Amino acid sequence: MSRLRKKNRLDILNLAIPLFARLGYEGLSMRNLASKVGVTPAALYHHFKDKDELYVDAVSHAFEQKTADIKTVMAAEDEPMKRLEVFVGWFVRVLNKDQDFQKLLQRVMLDSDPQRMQKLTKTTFLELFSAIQNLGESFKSKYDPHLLAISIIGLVLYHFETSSVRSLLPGSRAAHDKADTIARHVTSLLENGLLTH
Amino acid sequence: MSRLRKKNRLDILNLAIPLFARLGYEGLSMRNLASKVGVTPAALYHHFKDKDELYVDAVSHAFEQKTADIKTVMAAEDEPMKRLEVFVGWFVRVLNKDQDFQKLLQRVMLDSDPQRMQKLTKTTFLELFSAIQNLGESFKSKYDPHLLAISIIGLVLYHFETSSVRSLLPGSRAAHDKADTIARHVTSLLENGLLTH
DNA sequence: TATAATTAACTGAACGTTCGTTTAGGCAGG
DNA sequence: CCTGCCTAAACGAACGTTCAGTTAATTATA
Repeated sequence: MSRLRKKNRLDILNLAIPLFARLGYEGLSMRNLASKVGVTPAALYHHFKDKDELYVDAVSHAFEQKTADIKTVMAAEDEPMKRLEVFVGWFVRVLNKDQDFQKLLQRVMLDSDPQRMQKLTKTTFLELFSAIQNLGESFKSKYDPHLLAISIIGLVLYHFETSSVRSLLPGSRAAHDKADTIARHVTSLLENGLLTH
Repeated sequence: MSRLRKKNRLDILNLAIPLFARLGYEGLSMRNLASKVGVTPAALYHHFKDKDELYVDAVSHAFEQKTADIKTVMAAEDEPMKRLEVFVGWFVRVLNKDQDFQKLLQRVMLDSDPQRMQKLTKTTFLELFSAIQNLGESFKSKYDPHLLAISIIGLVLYHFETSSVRSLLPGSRAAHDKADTIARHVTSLLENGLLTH
């Protein structure tokens, strides 16, 4: 962050996102963030009411940034399996490129404040989830659409949530961190299941 | 916690587990824990070197407590699909009964300290993971054993990781929180996939 | 066009509180 | 009398936040 230019809300948020992701809400202090931005702690309170507002805005901004394009891309395709491949491919690529975003998502799910959670769910998560649920329904399968949507998301996300532990477990190989490998595995497993006839 | 009996390590750990799960490492202070135990903060330092040791011991103890029986149960069955059903059923039931345990697992994955992570992985996670990986291999499918193990675990776990958000999303029903519903959904999806022939 | 008024962005210092941890000493049971 | 378990009190550091005042840029006025 340049010491010359004045900082605005967005500059602060873009610096706060990876820090909140790595350290968590309690783990990132206003002093630490301020020093990274290059200002005094008091300056943060000129842009945000309090730490809570800064956190919610950071998560919202990160999510909107990442999911801006996928919704229109998914709407374009109409063949169910093709749409699934497009979504899984996009999701895997996003998580693979930006580990901080994945960690932020994981932290939000652990948030102990129900009000914060409700706010973030309604304003930022709902739209994308509905699109995935709609994708699940298009398969006209026997599965409950809600549970199927969660399964699809979890199946992709969990490979990244465990990335730091996985490398210490048996059977781990370098290829498992590649986006293509994970995408192909997830797509194939979702498509065919374990009993490939 | 009785005020009469003397407290030992295990009493403290069993009180610390749900608190660490709900509040996180930074979120739970030694003073808060001490007051719940019914002792002075200094008393905790009689049983544990520092907060870090207390946390690691709490996670280890929680994990060993929960996974004590499943390993032998799984080894008894030999038909792959039956073993999968046994594992999924057990895992779903454990997570459903004890939400704190699930949250603790999730927090461990977010731990920013690599040394803590490594210690916990080798001493507590490795054995159960190997058993699941072995289960995946028994299907003699085309899938990579390591990736398949992660997929199976994630597919179950994610339904619980999202439980507090899920209820705010469309398509949510009360049945989705029942252990049987989730177990049946996951087993069936793993078995057959989306394209049920 | 020069100058005054207004505003946004920020600093330096401090507030009360809570944090992890240490130290010295007390007290009961073997 | 010793050892295990504990208390009371305090340490310095870090926490979120506030407040009075300063600087720099923008806008309005003459």
